[in-house]
Amino acid sequence: MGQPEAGTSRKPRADSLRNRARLLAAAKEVFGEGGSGASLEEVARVAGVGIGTLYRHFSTRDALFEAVYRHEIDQLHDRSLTLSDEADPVEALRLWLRDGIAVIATKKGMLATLALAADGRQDLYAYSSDRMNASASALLERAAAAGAIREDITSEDLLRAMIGMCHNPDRAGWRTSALRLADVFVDGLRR
Amino acid sequence: MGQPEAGTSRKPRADSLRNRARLLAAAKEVFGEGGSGASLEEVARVAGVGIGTLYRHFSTRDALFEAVYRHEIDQLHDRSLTLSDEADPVEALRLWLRDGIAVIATKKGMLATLALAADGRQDLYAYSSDRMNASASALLERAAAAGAIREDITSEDLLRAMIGMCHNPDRAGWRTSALRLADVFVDGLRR
DNA sequence: TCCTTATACGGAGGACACCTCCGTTTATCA
DNA sequence: TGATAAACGGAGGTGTCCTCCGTATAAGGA
Repeated sequence: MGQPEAGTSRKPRADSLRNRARLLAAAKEVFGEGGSGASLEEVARVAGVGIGTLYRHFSTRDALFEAVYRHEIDQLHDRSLTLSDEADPVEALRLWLRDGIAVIATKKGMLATLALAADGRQDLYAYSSDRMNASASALLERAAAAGAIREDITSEDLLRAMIGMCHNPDRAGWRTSALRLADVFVDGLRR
Repeated sequence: MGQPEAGTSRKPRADSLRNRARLLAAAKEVFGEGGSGASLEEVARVAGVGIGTLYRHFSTRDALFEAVYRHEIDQLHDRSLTLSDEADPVEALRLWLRDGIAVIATKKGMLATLALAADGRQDLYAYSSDRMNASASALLERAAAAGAIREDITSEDLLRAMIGMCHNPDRAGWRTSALRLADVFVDGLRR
Protein backbone atom coordinates (compact mmCIF):
# COMPACT_ATOMS: atom_id res chain seq x y z
CA MET A 1 0.00 0.00 0.00
CA GLY A 2 1.79 3.07 -1.17
CA GLN A 3 4.78 0.90 -1.87
CA PRO A 4 5.64 0.34 -5.52
CA GLU A 5 5.04 -3.06 -7.02
CA ALA A 6 8.18 -5.11 -7.39
CA GLY A 7 9.06 -5.31 -11.03
CA THR A 8 7.82 -1.84 -11.90
CA SER A 9 10.41 -0.03 -13.93
CA ARG A 10 9.99 3.50 -12.60
CA LYS A 11 11.26 4.34 -9.19
CA PRO A 12 8.79 5.83 -6.73
CA ARG A 13 8.26 9.54 -7.01
CA ALA A 14 10.10 11.68 -4.52
CA ASP A 15 7.03 13.61 -3.48
CA SER A 16 5.21 10.39 -2.76
CA LEU A 17 7.93 9.21 -0.43
CA ARG A 18 8.13 12.56 1.26
CA ASN A 19 4.41 12.77 1.83
CA ARG A 20 4.26 9.28 3.19
CA ALA A 21 6.91 10.13 5.74
CA ARG A 22 5.16 13.34 6.66
CA LEU A 23 1.90 11.50 7.14
CA LEU A 24 3.49 8.95 9.42
CA ALA A 25 5.07 11.65 11.54
CA ALA A 26 1.83 13.60 11.75
CA ALA A 27 -0.14 10.48 12.60
CA LYS A 28 2.26 9.56 15.35
CA GLU A 29 1.79 12.98 16.84
CA VAL A 30 -1.97 13.15 16.46
CA PHE A 31 -2.66 9.60 17.59
CA GLY A 32 -0.32 10.04 20.49
CA GLU A 33 -2.45 12.82 21.85
CA GLY A 34 -5.93 12.11 20.65
CA GLY A 35 -5.88 8.35 20.84
CA SER A 36 -7.34 6.00 18.30
CA GLY A 37 -10.37 8.08 17.53
CA ALA A 38 -8.48 11.10 16.30
CA SER A 39 -9.54 12.69 13.06
CA LEU A 40 -7.76 11.63 9.89
CA GLU A 41 -8.41 15.02 8.39
CA GLU A 42 -6.50 16.43 11.31
CA VAL A 43 -3.63 14.11 10.50
CA ALA A 44 -3.62 15.30 6.91
CA ARG A 45 -3.77 18.91 8.08
CA VAL A 46 -0.81 18.47 10.40
CA ALA A 47 1.11 16.68 7.68
CA GLY A 48 0.37 19.54 5.31
CA VAL A 49 -1.09 17.33 2.60
CA GLY A 50 -4.56 16.91 1.17
CA ILE A 51 -6.95 14.37 2.58
CA GLY A 52 -6.89 12.54 -0.72
CA THR A 53 -3.18 11.97 -0.34
CA LEU A 54 -3.67 10.47 3.07
CA TYR A 55 -6.19 7.98 1.77
CA ARG A 56 -4.06 7.09 -1.21
CA HIS A 57 -1.19 6.14 1.06
CA PHE A 58 -3.26 4.48 3.74
CA SER A 59 -6.52 3.23 2.43
CA THR A 60 -8.04 2.75 5.86
CA ARG A 61 -7.58 4.10 9.34
CA ASP A 62 -6.32 0.69 10.34
CA ALA A 63 -3.64 0.67 7.70
CA LEU A 64 -2.32 3.92 9.11
CA PHE A 65 -2.30 2.55 12.64
CA GLU A 66 -0.47 -0.51 11.56
CA ALA A 67 2.19 1.55 9.83
CA VAL A 68 2.59 4.04 12.65
CA TYR A 69 3.15 1.46 15.36
CA ARG A 70 5.07 -1.13 13.44
CA HIS A 71 8.23 -0.09 15.20
CA GLU A 72 6.74 -0.62 18.63
CA ILE A 73 5.40 -4.00 17.63
CA ASP A 74 8.89 -4.96 16.54
CA GLN A 75 10.33 -3.78 19.82
CA LEU A 76 7.89 -5.88 21.75
CA HIS A 77 8.72 -8.85 19.62
CA ASP A 78 12.44 -8.40 20.07
CA ARG A 79 11.91 -8.12 23.76
CA SER A 80 10.10 -11.45 23.82
CA LEU A 81 13.12 -13.03 22.18
CA THR A 82 15.51 -11.48 24.67
CA LEU A 83 13.32 -12.62 27.51
CA SER A 84 13.60 -16.18 26.33
CA ASP A 85 17.05 -16.11 27.88
CA GLU A 86 15.62 -15.24 31.27
CA ALA A 87 16.21 -17.96 33.79
CA ASP A 88 12.60 -18.25 34.85
CA PRO A 89 10.08 -18.64 32.03
CA VAL A 90 7.25 -17.40 34.21
CA GLU A 91 9.20 -14.33 35.15
CA ALA A 92 9.75 -13.77 31.45
CA LEU A 93 6.01 -13.70 30.92
CA ARG A 94 5.59 -11.21 33.69
CA LEU A 95 8.26 -8.92 32.32
CA TRP A 96 6.85 -9.08 28.83
CA LEU A 97 3.45 -8.03 30.08
CA ARG A 98 5.03 -5.16 31.95
CA ASP A 99 6.80 -4.11 28.79
CA GLY A 100 3.57 -4.06 26.91
CA ILE A 101 2.07 -1.86 29.57
CA ALA A 102 5.07 0.44 29.45
CA VAL A 103 4.77 0.89 25.70
CA ILE A 104 1.10 1.70 25.92
CA ALA A 105 1.84 4.18 28.67
CA THR A 106 3.86 6.21 26.18
CA LYS A 107 1.81 5.76 23.04
CA LYS A 108 -1.89 5.77 23.50
CA GLY A 109 -2.65 4.83 19.94
CA MET A 110 -0.67 1.66 20.42
CA LEU A 111 -3.53 0.19 22.41
CA ALA A 112 -5.89 0.36 19.48
CA THR A 113 -3.26 -1.18 17.26
CA LEU A 114 -2.76 -4.07 19.61
CA ALA A 115 -6.47 -4.57 19.96
CA LEU A 116 -6.88 -4.67 16.20
CA ALA A 117 -3.91 -6.95 15.80
CA ALA A 118 -5.28 -9.30 18.41
CA ASP A 119 -8.51 -9.36 16.49
CA GLY A 120 -6.56 -11.23 13.92
CA ARG A 121 -8.06 -9.67 10.85
CA GLN A 122 -5.45 -11.59 8.99
CA ASP A 123 -5.68 -9.55 5.84
CA LEU A 124 -4.98 -6.14 7.26
CA TYR A 125 -3.00 -6.72 10.38
CA ALA A 126 -1.06 -9.68 9.20
CA TYR A 127 2.24 -8.24 10.30
CA SER A 128 1.36 -7.06 13.77
CA SER A 129 -0.86 -10.02 14.33
CA ASP A 130 1.87 -12.47 13.50
CA ARG A 131 4.45 -10.79 15.65
CA MET A 132 2.28 -10.46 18.68
CA ASN A 133 1.00 -13.97 18.41
CA ALA A 134 4.47 -15.34 17.88
CA SER A 135 5.75 -13.52 20.94
CA ALA A 136 2.89 -14.62 23.13
CA SER A 137 3.00 -18.21 21.93
CA ALA A 138 6.71 -18.54 22.42
CA LEU A 139 6.62 -17.24 25.95
CA LEU A 140 3.64 -19.38 26.86
CA GLU A 141 5.03 -22.54 25.32
CA ARG A 142 8.33 -22.17 27.03
CA ALA A 143 6.67 -21.78 30.39
CA ALA A 144 4.28 -24.62 29.71
CA ALA A 145 7.08 -26.90 28.57
CA ALA A 146 8.82 -26.22 31.85
CA GLY A 147 5.64 -27.34 33.58
CA ALA A 148 5.46 -23.99 35.31
CA ILE A 149 2.03 -22.79 34.18
CA ARG A 150 -1.36 -24.21 33.31
CA GLU A 151 -1.56 -25.40 29.76
CA ASP A 152 -4.96 -24.29 28.57
CA ILE A 153 -3.99 -20.66 28.09
CA THR A 154 -3.70 -19.58 24.48
CA SER A 155 -1.76 -16.72 23.01
CA GLU A 156 -5.08 -15.09 22.32
CA ASP A 157 -5.85 -15.25 26.02
CA LEU A 158 -2.56 -13.65 26.89
CA LEU A 159 -3.05 -10.82 24.43
CA ARG A 160 -6.59 -10.30 25.59
CA ALA A 161 -5.30 -10.05 29.13
CA MET A 162 -2.60 -7.57 28.22
CA ILE A 163 -4.88 -5.35 26.22
CA GLY A 164 -7.64 -5.61 28.76
CA MET A 165 -5.47 -4.48 31.62
CA CYS A 166 -4.59 -1.37 29.68
CA HIS A 167 -8.02 -0.25 28.61
CA ASN A 168 -8.72 3.35 29.41
CA PRO A 169 -5.15 4.52 29.95
CA ASP A 170 -6.43 8.00 30.67
CA ARG A 171 -7.75 7.12 34.06
CA ALA A 172 -5.52 8.36 36.84
CA GLY A 173 -3.51 5.54 38.31
CA TRP A 174 -4.26 3.11 35.53
CA ARG A 175 -0.64 2.16 35.23
CA THR A 176 -0.19 1.02 38.79
CA SER A 177 -3.45 -0.83 38.53
CA ALA A 178 -2.43 -2.51 35.30
CA LEU A 179 0.89 -3.59 36.72
CA ARG A 180 -0.83 -5.05 39.75
CA LEU A 181 -3.22 -6.93 37.50
CA ALA A 182 -0.33 -8.27 35.48
CA ASP A 183 1.22 -9.68 38.63
CA VAL A 184 -2.03 -11.24 39.72
CA PHE A 185 -2.54 -12.72 36.30
CA VAL A 186 0.88 -14.27 36.11
CA ASP A 187 0.53 -15.66 39.62
CA GLY A 188 -2.73 -17.17 38.50
CA LEU A 189 -1.02 -18.86 35.59
CA ARG A 190 1.37 -20.74 37.85
CA ARG A 191 0.57 -24.19 38.96
CA MET B 1 -32.93 14.97 33.63
CA GLY B 2 -36.33 14.49 32.11
CA GLN B 3 -37.69 14.00 35.58
CA PRO B 4 -39.84 16.79 37.02
CA GLU B 5 -38.55 18.82 39.94
CA ALA B 6 -40.03 17.79 43.24
CA GLY B 7 -42.44 20.46 44.42
CA THR B 8 -43.68 21.32 40.95
CA SER B 9 -47.45 21.52 40.87
CA ARG B 10 -48.13 20.11 37.42
CA LYS B 11 -47.76 16.42 36.85
CA PRO B 12 -45.47 15.35 34.06
CA ARG B 13 -47.05 15.32 30.65
CA ALA B 14 -48.20 11.99 29.36
CA ASP B 15 -46.42 12.35 26.04
CA SER B 16 -43.17 13.06 27.81
CA LEU B 17 -43.39 9.88 29.82
CA ARG B 18 -44.39 7.88 26.80
CA ASN B 19 -41.54 9.20 24.70
CA ARG B 20 -39.02 8.56 27.42
CA ALA B 21 -40.11 4.95 27.60
CA ARG B 22 -39.99 4.62 23.84
CA LEU B 23 -36.49 6.05 23.76
CA LEU B 24 -35.26 3.63 26.37
CA ALA B 25 -36.73 0.69 24.51
CA ALA B 26 -35.26 1.86 21.23
CA ALA B 27 -31.88 2.50 22.80
CA LYS B 28 -31.82 -0.93 24.35
CA GLU B 29 -32.46 -2.41 20.96
CA VAL B 30 -30.02 -0.26 19.03
CA PHE B 31 -27.21 -0.42 21.56
CA GLY B 32 -27.72 -4.14 21.90
CA GLU B 33 -26.88 -4.62 18.26
CA GLY B 34 -24.60 -1.78 17.36
CA GLY B 35 -22.68 -1.48 20.58
CA SER B 36 -21.73 1.73 22.24
CA GLY B 37 -20.95 3.62 19.08
CA ALA B 38 -24.41 3.33 17.61
CA SER B 39 -26.02 6.44 16.22
CA LEU B 40 -28.30 8.43 18.49
CA GLU B 41 -30.24 9.61 15.48
CA GLU B 42 -30.90 5.96 14.77
CA VAL B 43 -32.22 5.54 18.30
CA ALA B 44 -34.57 8.48 17.83
CA ARG B 45 -35.67 7.08 14.49
CA VAL B 46 -36.46 3.68 15.96
CA ALA B 47 -38.27 5.31 18.84
CA GLY B 48 -40.28 7.34 16.39
CA VAL B 49 -39.45 10.68 17.97
CA GLY B 50 -37.45 13.68 16.87
CA ILE B 51 -33.78 13.97 17.66
CA GLY B 52 -34.55 17.01 19.76
CA THR B 53 -36.73 14.92 22.01
CA LEU B 54 -33.99 12.43 22.55
CA TYR B 55 -31.57 15.12 23.63
CA ARG B 56 -34.13 16.75 25.90
CA HIS B 57 -34.59 13.51 27.79
CA PHE B 58 -30.97 12.42 27.79
CA SER B 59 -28.64 15.31 27.44
CA THR B 60 -25.63 13.17 26.59
CA ARG B 61 -24.94 9.78 25.14
CA ASP B 62 -23.69 8.72 28.53
CA ALA B 63 -26.89 9.69 30.28
CA LEU B 64 -28.76 7.42 27.91
CA PHE B 65 -26.38 4.54 28.56
CA GLU B 66 -26.70 4.94 32.26
CA ALA B 67 -30.48 4.87 32.04
CA VAL B 68 -30.63 1.93 29.65
CA TYR B 69 -28.45 -0.36 31.72
CA ARG B 70 -29.47 0.67 35.18
CA HIS B 71 -31.44 -2.53 35.54
CA GLU B 72 -28.45 -4.69 34.70
CA ILE B 73 -26.28 -2.78 37.13
CA ASP B 74 -28.85 -3.46 39.81
CA GLN B 75 -28.91 -7.13 38.96
CA LEU B 76 -25.17 -7.34 39.26
CA HIS B 77 -25.29 -5.57 42.57
CA ASP B 78 -28.01 -7.86 43.92
CA ARG B 79 -25.97 -10.81 42.81
CA SER B 80 -23.00 -9.59 44.79
CA LEU B 81 -25.19 -9.48 47.89
CA THR B 82 -26.46 -12.98 47.32
CA LEU B 83 -22.96 -14.22 46.76
CA SER B 84 -21.96 -12.93 50.15
CA ASP B 85 -23.75 -15.98 51.49
CA GLU B 86 -21.53 -18.28 49.48
CA ALA B 87 -19.42 -20.46 51.71
CA ASP B 88 -16.12 -19.51 50.05
CA PRO B 89 -15.46 -15.80 49.64
CA VAL B 90 -12.99 -16.42 46.85
CA GLU B 91 -15.46 -18.55 45.00
CA ALA B 92 -17.93 -15.70 45.40
CA LEU B 93 -15.52 -13.40 43.60
CA ARG B 94 -15.12 -15.88 40.82
CA LEU B 95 -18.84 -16.29 40.35
CA TRP B 96 -19.43 -12.57 40.37
CA LEU B 97 -16.88 -12.09 37.62
CA ARG B 98 -18.54 -14.82 35.60
CA ASP B 99 -21.87 -13.08 36.08
CA GLY B 100 -20.46 -9.87 34.76
CA ILE B 101 -19.18 -11.68 31.72
CA ALA B 102 -22.55 -13.32 31.22
CA VAL B 103 -24.36 -10.00 31.29
CA ILE B 104 -22.00 -8.47 28.79
CA ALA B 105 -22.43 -11.50 26.57
CA THR B 106 -26.10 -10.60 26.21
CA LYS B 107 -25.93 -6.82 26.11
CA LYS B 108 -23.03 -5.40 24.26
CA GLY B 109 -23.74 -1.84 25.26
CA MET B 110 -23.34 -2.87 28.87
CA LEU B 111 -19.59 -2.98 28.41
CA ALA B 112 -19.38 0.69 27.61
CA THR B 113 -21.60 1.49 30.55
CA LEU B 114 -19.38 -0.45 32.89
CA ALA B 115 -16.29 1.15 31.48
CA LEU B 116 -17.74 4.60 31.98
CA ALA B 117 -18.97 3.74 35.44
CA ALA B 118 -15.54 2.44 36.36
CA ASP B 119 -14.12 5.73 35.17
CA GLY B 120 -15.88 7.20 38.14
CA ARG B 121 -17.06 10.39 36.55
CA GLN B 122 -18.89 10.91 39.76
CA ASP B 123 -21.28 13.48 38.39
CA LEU B 124 -22.76 11.51 35.57
CA TYR B 125 -22.36 7.92 36.54
CA ALA B 126 -22.86 8.36 40.23
CA TYR B 127 -25.43 5.62 40.43
CA SER B 128 -23.71 2.91 38.42
CA SER B 129 -20.36 3.88 39.79
CA ASP B 130 -21.51 3.53 43.37
CA ARG B 131 -23.18 0.21 42.84
CA MET B 132 -20.31 -1.37 41.00
CA ASN B 133 -17.77 -0.12 43.45
CA ALA B 134 -19.85 -1.21 46.38
CA SER B 135 -20.21 -4.69 44.93
CA ALA B 136 -16.55 -5.04 44.14
CA SER B 137 -15.43 -3.65 47.48
CA ALA B 138 -17.72 -5.86 49.50
CA LEU B 139 -16.59 -9.00 47.74
CA LEU B 140 -12.94 -8.08 48.01
CA GLU B 141 -13.12 -7.07 51.62
CA ARG B 142 -14.85 -10.23 52.65
CA ALA B 143 -12.24 -12.34 50.96
CA ALA B 144 -9.44 -10.24 52.37
CA ALA B 145 -10.89 -10.37 55.86
CA ALA B 146 -10.90 -14.14 55.60
CA GLY B 147 -7.24 -13.92 54.74
CA ALA B 148 -7.91 -15.73 51.50
CA ILE B 149 -6.57 -13.20 49.00
CA ARG B 150 -3.85 -10.61 48.71
CA GLU B 151 -4.83 -7.31 50.21
CA ASP B 152 -3.48 -4.74 47.80
CA ILE B 153 -6.21 -5.22 45.21
CA THR B 154 -8.69 -2.37 45.00
CA SER B 155 -12.22 -2.40 43.72
CA GLU B 156 -10.96 -0.36 40.83
CA ASP B 157 -8.53 -3.14 40.00
CA LEU B 158 -11.29 -5.70 40.07
CA LEU B 159 -13.53 -3.68 37.80
CA ARG B 160 -10.67 -2.99 35.46
CA ALA B 161 -10.01 -6.69 35.28
CA MET B 162 -13.63 -7.54 34.60
CA ILE B 163 -14.04 -4.94 31.91
CA GLY B 164 -10.70 -5.73 30.38
CA MET B 165 -11.44 -9.42 30.01
CA CYS B 166 -14.55 -8.53 28.07
CA HIS B 167 -13.14 -6.05 25.63
CA ASN B 168 -14.05 -6.79 22.04
CA PRO B 169 -16.93 -9.16 22.68
CA ASP B 170 -17.37 -9.57 18.93
CA ARG B 171 -14.35 -11.74 18.51
CA ALA B 172 -15.25 -15.37 18.08
CA GLY B 173 -14.60 -17.30 21.25
CA TRP B 174 -14.19 -14.25 23.42
CA ARG B 175 -16.49 -15.66 26.04
CA THR B 176 -14.53 -18.82 26.66
CA SER B 177 -11.39 -16.78 26.73
CA ALA B 178 -12.84 -14.30 29.19
CA LEU B 179 -14.04 -17.05 31.50
CA ARG B 180 -10.61 -18.63 31.43
CA LEU B 181 -9.02 -15.31 32.26
CA ALA B 182 -11.42 -14.84 35.13
CA ASP B 183 -10.34 -18.15 36.58
CA VAL B 184 -6.68 -17.31 36.19
CA PHE B 185 -7.22 -13.93 37.75
CA VAL B 186 -9.03 -15.28 40.78
CA ASP B 187 -6.41 -17.96 41.24
CA GLY B 188 -3.83 -15.23 41.17
CA LEU B 189 -5.62 -13.35 43.91
CA ARG B 190 -5.35 -16.28 46.30
CA ARG B 191 -2.52 -16.46 48.69
C1' DT C 1 17.38 19.76 -22.33
C1' DC C 2 12.76 19.00 -23.35
C1' DC C 3 8.59 15.91 -23.96
C1' DT C 4 5.69 12.39 -22.87
C1' DT C 5 3.26 10.04 -19.71
C1' DA C 6 2.71 7.40 -15.62
C1' DT C 7 1.95 8.90 -10.96
C1' DA C 8 0.63 11.52 -7.41
C1' DC C 9 -1.68 15.57 -5.61
C1' DG C 10 -5.57 18.00 -3.48
C1' DG C 11 -9.88 19.34 -2.36
C1' DA C 12 -14.76 19.58 -3.73
C1' DG C 13 -18.71 17.11 -2.60
C1' DG C 14 -22.21 13.62 -0.96
C1' DA C 15 -23.37 11.02 3.10
C1' DC C 16 -23.95 10.84 7.79
C1' DA C 17 -23.67 11.97 12.79
C1' DC C 18 -23.44 15.36 16.47
C1' DC C 19 -25.93 18.76 19.02
C1' DT C 20 -28.54 23.34 19.45
C1' DC C 21 -32.07 26.40 18.85
C1' DC C 22 -36.56 27.92 18.39
C1' DG C 23 -41.16 28.10 16.13
C1' DT C 24 -45.11 25.04 16.66
C1' DT C 25 -48.00 21.86 19.07
C1' DT C 26 -50.29 19.95 23.03
C1' DA C 27 -51.46 18.32 27.74
C1' DT C 28 -52.70 20.18 32.01
C1' DC C 29 -55.35 22.89 35.01
C1' DA C 30 -58.26 26.57 36.37
C1' DT D 1 -63.02 26.06 27.29
C1' DG D 2 -59.20 28.95 27.29
C1' DA D 3 -54.34 30.16 28.89
C1' DT D 4 -50.00 28.68 29.33
C1' DA D 5 -46.23 25.84 30.85
C1' DA D 6 -44.10 22.05 28.86
C1' DA D 7 -42.76 19.19 25.28
C1' DC D 8 -42.19 18.25 20.44
C1' DG D 9 -39.47 17.95 16.17
C1' DG D 10 -36.51 18.99 12.69
C1' DA D 11 -33.83 22.50 10.20
C1' DG D 12 -29.30 23.83 10.16
C1' DG D 13 -24.28 24.71 11.42
C1' DT D 14 -20.25 21.99 12.29
C1' DG D 15 -17.30 18.21 11.71
C1' DT D 16 -15.70 13.69 9.88
C1' DC D 17 -15.61 10.03 6.57
C1' DC D 18 -14.27 8.61 2.08
C1' DT D 19 -14.45 8.95 -3.17
C1' DC D 20 -13.69 10.81 -7.42
C1' DC D 21 -11.43 13.21 -10.92
C1' DG D 22 -9.32 17.36 -13.00
C1' DT D 23 -4.73 19.25 -12.44
C1' DA D 24 0.16 19.21 -11.48
C1' DT D 25 4.64 17.12 -11.68
C1' DA D 26 8.54 13.82 -11.35
C1' DA D 27 10.96 10.27 -14.07
C1' DG D 28 13.09 8.62 -17.97
C1' DG D 29 13.79 8.50 -22.84
C1' DA D 30 14.82 11.25 -27.18
